[in-house]
Amino acid sequence: MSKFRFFDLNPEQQDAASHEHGPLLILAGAGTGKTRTITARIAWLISQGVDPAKIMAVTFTNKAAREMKDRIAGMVDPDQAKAVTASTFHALCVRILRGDANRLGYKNNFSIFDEGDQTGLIKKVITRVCAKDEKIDHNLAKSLISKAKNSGLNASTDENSLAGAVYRRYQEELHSLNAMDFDDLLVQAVKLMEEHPEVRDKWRARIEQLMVDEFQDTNGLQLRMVGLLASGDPPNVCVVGDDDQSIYGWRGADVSNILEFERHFPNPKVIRLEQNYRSTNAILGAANRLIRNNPRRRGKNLWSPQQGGEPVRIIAVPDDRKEAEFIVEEIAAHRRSQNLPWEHFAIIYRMNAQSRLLEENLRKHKIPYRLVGGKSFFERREIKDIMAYMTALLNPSDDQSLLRIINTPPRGIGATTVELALSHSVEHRQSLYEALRHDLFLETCTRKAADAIKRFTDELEETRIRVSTPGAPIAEIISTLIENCDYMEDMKRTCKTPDEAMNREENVREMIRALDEYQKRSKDGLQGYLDEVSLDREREEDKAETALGVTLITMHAAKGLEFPHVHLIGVEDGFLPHDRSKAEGTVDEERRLFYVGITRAMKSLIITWCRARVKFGSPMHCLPSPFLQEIKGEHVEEETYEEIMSRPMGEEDIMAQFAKLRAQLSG
DNA sequence: AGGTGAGCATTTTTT
DNA sequence: ATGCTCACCT
Repeated sequence: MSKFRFFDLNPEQQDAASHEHGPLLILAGAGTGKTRTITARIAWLISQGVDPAKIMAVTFTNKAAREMKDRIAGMVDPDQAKAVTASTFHALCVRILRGDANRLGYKNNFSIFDEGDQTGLIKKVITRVCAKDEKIDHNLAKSLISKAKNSGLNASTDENSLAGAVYRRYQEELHSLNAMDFDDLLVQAVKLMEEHPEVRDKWRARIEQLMVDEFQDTNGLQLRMVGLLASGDPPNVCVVGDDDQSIYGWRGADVSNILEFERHFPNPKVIRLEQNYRSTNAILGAANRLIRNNPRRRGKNLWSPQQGGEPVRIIAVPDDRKEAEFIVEEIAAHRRSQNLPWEHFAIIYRMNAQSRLLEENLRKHKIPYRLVGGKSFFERREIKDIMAYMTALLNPSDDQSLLRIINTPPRGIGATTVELALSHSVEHRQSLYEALRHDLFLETCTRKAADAIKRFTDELEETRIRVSTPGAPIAEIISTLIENCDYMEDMKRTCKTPDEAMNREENVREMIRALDEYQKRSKDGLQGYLDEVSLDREREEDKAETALGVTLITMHAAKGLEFPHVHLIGVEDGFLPHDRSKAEGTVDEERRLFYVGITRAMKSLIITWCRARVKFGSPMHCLPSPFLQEIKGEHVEEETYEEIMSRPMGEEDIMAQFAKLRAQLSG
């Protein structure tokens, strides 16, 4: 290891990067160069002769996986970098399951149900299982099911309860559709490896060094998976995380995985990364003072050699409208006086709903902004349609996909016919598709309906054969399928504006184009492409890195990001420790959430709270978050809106006033 | 089918 | 205030 370049790592980072065998726990505080360290470790392992193809890095997001691969590519030989696997938990599970799901009674061509598909199926199950007067809320059922799955295979299904009945029925339905939801991918992959050690061993043999990023966000199943995949004795597993940034408990993440790492992987080497390369000491001081109020933590103190910096400001403002106005003007003045790009500013809040007032004010001032998150990008009808066509081709048992496309576009197979087919399929214990191909069924239909069905299924059959021919031009074939049924025309017909039609059409074309490119770079065909699309819903805001401006983002979504100048808004009691989390007893997690927010800031941090705000339509009195008491100390200033407004104006403020006037005149 | 209105709850969302 | 769901209507 003498000759290895350590890429400017500090001593602790070097220690972590050059650990060779056995469990390693890297406690990496915010901004301490975590990614740099693990990628350097990968480079180091390769330099020590570890086969890059036997290094596996598991992340939570595709973005993180891509970033890691990119960073590695900058450190080692390109071929070696390409051989390293960086994958999300879910994508890895799909790879495992595509090989051997048949051992669990699924077919290897199972469909992946996204949240929308899942909700649809749960709703259907509820109408079947529940009496009219005691319907269980489908959102509740969904979260119950998810919790049950994530907490482990043996979780009781509540034999007698209604929720238990819904769960069991839902699972049966999924199975008969040959489909898995996101949680199932984990459940089934773990089950597969636990019940079939030879499958586990096959994967273990391919993994000599296993790394897990954001370990504080793992749930029980993911922990088990790590245990199954790690090879060596003691296992060569390196996990990286920060217990203080565990903010996904409500989604099933279990902090005890990282807190009690030693229990799962005895005698690990534990390394703390505490030197922070991101923030001023003013900001770190506030963060440290806050987080030390949490019980049950490994304990860590972020420090930085750079001195104080701008004080952290806590500002009380009269109400949420004034808050939004104030912040936007503050940003405008700040960026004007120091000639900064808008991208240096972020406004971070607890709830998406809080973005609205900010957006209004930013628009009024003609300030560019990008809103991260929200739900608007998710469900694009046309994309789901095309995916349903592809899914139905690959997995004919998937009634849901088939139902989606059977009369989209309208092809003369109406609701009545579908109902008939469905009951026929239930009676004969077939899939819907089998029923449609069944002469016995076709005879019960009208001549017209039977013809329509025949045309439809024949086309699917033919396409399936063409697609499964090795080397076939898949994108072209799918494109033809869609052309032939006039999908586009029908889709455009149902659009309200020509603009919308254009947009959707472009989405479909993009989808086909992406399929074509996928085929060029991969041998996994249509199935592989569908998996990728299902598990990697590229969010537009990530893709469009060119459209920049002030960032509006929730604290959750901000984890892992950094901004020179940060505003944390709406830091009020009942809002930041959210009332709901107080009731649920998860205030610690709220404190960590605030900690995440604070540690996003590099140079300046301004925290505001409102004395009143409009809640549920009516104005309510508010108190400051109790967390604000905790961060007070050196380099933290408290002010009020009134004090700031009554201060004599400096030149900058005058300029800002002009800017405001100008904006008002033109807006 | 697809649109309209009453009724209702109202955090966060990597896959 | 607002957005979403479900039931009912055209």
